[in-house]
Amino acid sequence: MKNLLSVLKIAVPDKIYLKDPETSDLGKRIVEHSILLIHEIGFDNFTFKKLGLKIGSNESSIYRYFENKHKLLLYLSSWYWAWLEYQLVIETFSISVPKAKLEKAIEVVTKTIAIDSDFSHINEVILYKIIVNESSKSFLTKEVDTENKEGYFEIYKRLITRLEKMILTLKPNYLFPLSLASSILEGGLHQNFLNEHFPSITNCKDGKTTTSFFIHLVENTLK
Amino acid sequence: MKNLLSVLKIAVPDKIYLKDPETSDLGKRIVEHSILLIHEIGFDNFTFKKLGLKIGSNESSIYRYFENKHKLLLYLSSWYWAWLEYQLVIETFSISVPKAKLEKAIEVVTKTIAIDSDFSHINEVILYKIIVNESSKSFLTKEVDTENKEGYFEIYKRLITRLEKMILTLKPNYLFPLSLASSILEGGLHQNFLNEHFPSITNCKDGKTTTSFFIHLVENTLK
DNA sequence: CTTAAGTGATAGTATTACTATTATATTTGC
DNA sequence: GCAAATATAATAGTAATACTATCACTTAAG
Repeated sequence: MKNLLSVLKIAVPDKIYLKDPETSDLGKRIVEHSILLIHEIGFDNFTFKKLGLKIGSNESSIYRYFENKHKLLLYLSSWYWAWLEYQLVIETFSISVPKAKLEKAIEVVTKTIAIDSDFSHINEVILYKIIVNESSKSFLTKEVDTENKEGYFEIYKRLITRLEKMILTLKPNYLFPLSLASSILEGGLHQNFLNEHFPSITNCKDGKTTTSFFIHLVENTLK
Repeated sequence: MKNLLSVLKIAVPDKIYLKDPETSDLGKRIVEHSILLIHEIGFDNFTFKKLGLKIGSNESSIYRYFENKHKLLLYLSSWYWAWLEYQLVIETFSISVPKAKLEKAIEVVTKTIAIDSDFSHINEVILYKIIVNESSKSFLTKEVDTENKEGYFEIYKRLITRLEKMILTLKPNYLFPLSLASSILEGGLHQNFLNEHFPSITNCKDGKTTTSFFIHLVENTLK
């Protein structure tokens, strides 16, 4: 998997950025350190000025890559979803039994990312934490509908339809495959958020994983 | 229900505000119109200055009620959860059959609020839309842990433990009652968000309600 | 060797998110 | 009915944010 990724590039909708950060050293440093800085101080307190300071570069240079910090968050989110889609496809590709396939898929999309695959400048463990704590802000805006039309959420939606297909393969007459898929994806993030900040209202802790919660949930729902 | 609420007051943790907005005409106008203005321009674009302009009052006067707009959002969220808890208790109180009780509870917490109960200056239909579109921002912050310790999320957590109890009554040996409860509550909001902004990844539309999705999900999970 | 592209430095603007002060209006207690 | 306390309004001011614009410098490509 590592080897395969070294010849592939995670593709993010190109309207999200002004200049592709993958095409230069500065661009990569912007992405790499924005992840670290957002994790450190939170997205709300994050500014391009602070990032510039951190990477020893100028605020104005960062603006040449991303219009604003919201676009940067969209970039990071899209990158994560594309990366996750890749994991999903690879890990479920060879499984033909529908139930086992869906089970593996649930595992891939709900597990806590704890190991950095280390194939790029992007630290996936830290990025995952940003996704858990900040990614909702990428669509909880007044501009969500126009941005959706611009295609900024395509990868996320494609990931959900991939799950939908697996659900329908297992139970073709199920009425809510999309809702179940979106619940698994967002619900997985949310349970991991609760585990970190509100442990009193989740059972996904102490050996009982978010994955096992959702596998049990989905299997009974589709029985 | 209307009559009962006219003698009751929705209780919000008093650390959230500097001065209880319920105790004055200006306070009520702040709350009433903040809901309308946040709905109109979105929480991110909302400022106390704009609100002051809208209610013909001064920015500095609003600061005497709430430290900042984040605290105001916490207030609105808490108010909504308290209101919903009240609905939940009233509507399920007289039901003794565990399954029917839980079903009613799911209905109460997942349905789209479309009728303003009209017992106060607060428009619940618009407030519900704010909860769907903005409430996550009340806990997706770097300060969530300290604010949690301050008790700002007590009502929300209590609501979830109420659902948990109903789940456990129906199936005492179920391993994930809290996670299921929190998934119903947040998931319900999320499906209604998708219905509004990303209809291509939800089935909760065209007569198929969010409520029916969750009732089916929960009943099969607890079977 | 010239040009274009990328980056850095500096300056400037409008807005935000407040704080402080003072003035005025209203309510309440005696 | 008046003084005192309280609530609100008006104004000013500050530091930070979220940019935009301009110009200088470096480097890489033709």
